[in-house]
Amino acid sequence: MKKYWLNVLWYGGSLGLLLVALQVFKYKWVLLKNDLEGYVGAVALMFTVIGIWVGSRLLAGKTQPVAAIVTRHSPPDKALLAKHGLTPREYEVLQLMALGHSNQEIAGQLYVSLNTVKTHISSILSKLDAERRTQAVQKAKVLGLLP
Amino acid sequence: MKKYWLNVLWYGGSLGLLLVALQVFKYKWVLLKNDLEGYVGAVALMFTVIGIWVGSRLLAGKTQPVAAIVTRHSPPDKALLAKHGLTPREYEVLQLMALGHSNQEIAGQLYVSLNTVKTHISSILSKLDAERRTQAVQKAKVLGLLP
DNA sequence: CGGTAAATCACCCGAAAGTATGAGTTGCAG
DNA sequence: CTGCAACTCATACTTTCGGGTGATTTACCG
Repeated sequence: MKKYWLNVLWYGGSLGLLLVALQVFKYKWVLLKNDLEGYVGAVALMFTVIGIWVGSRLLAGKTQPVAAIVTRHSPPDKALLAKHGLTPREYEVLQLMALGHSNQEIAGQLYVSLNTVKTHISSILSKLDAERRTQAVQKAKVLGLLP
Repeated sequence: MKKYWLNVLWYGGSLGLLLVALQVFKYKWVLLKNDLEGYVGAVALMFTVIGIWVGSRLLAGKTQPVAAIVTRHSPPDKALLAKHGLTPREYEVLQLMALGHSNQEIAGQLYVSLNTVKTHISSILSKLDAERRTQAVQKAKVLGLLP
């Protein structure tokens, strides 16, 4: 779980930097007007937004939004995936692909780069013996990998 | 959309209560020590946590609609097609598209040129309000146009 | 401690897909 | 006959996909 702590450090560091920025912000603007309430409100609002962002990122891997739902129709059990050598991540991409999302959109939803999505899709196409994403989706449905 | 506003009210109310708590917190403890930095830091930390919580809530709610229940049973009757303005020829192209064929393959199977297929697909995408063929196929299945 | 698989990202390049526009042909209803 | 909708095709252009290759970082297994 090294990566996890790395993330924590990263977020912590970012928050630290933001606190520094807040100090500057405070002395340059707020204290001059002696508006403590406004200042605190701004801080609260800002960090709520930051928190939402951080939260979405931290929970992104754990909640598996799409996976959880499609699961009801077709359980992505490891045995089924293993039959065709699909990794969990590749399966996630496959699901988003089946919903008609572009590579760019998939990258955004999974918080990875466009190139990473392309790599995943390449191996999906290879493993499902398909040449196009539409064909991969069709084959996956026939195989029972997708509802 | 009643539930949505109920959520907003709930979150808003909670935040309001927290702000009140902050006031008490401030006067009873922080300002006595004249520790503005600590106070702001506490606010930032607290609202980051709140943000994470709110973010997870919002995310949890958003993931639901993604559940696109695929409706099977799809008779390609003319009435159904007419609803979305699809012509018979466009429906043929849509079916082949759903099977994962490329534009070139579709052109070959329908004995028309590649450009004609592109034209048909363009209007299909337009009529189904999709931007990609995979999305068009997905929407068509949800609408019951495809099995 | 190595070896391995998974996941991530980058760069290049050609092919496929999609957009926009125009236009010719048919068949049919008014 | 005229207008319209469907079908066809083309040209030019932009964007997206997909293949190929290589690299790094983790996590896990023996």
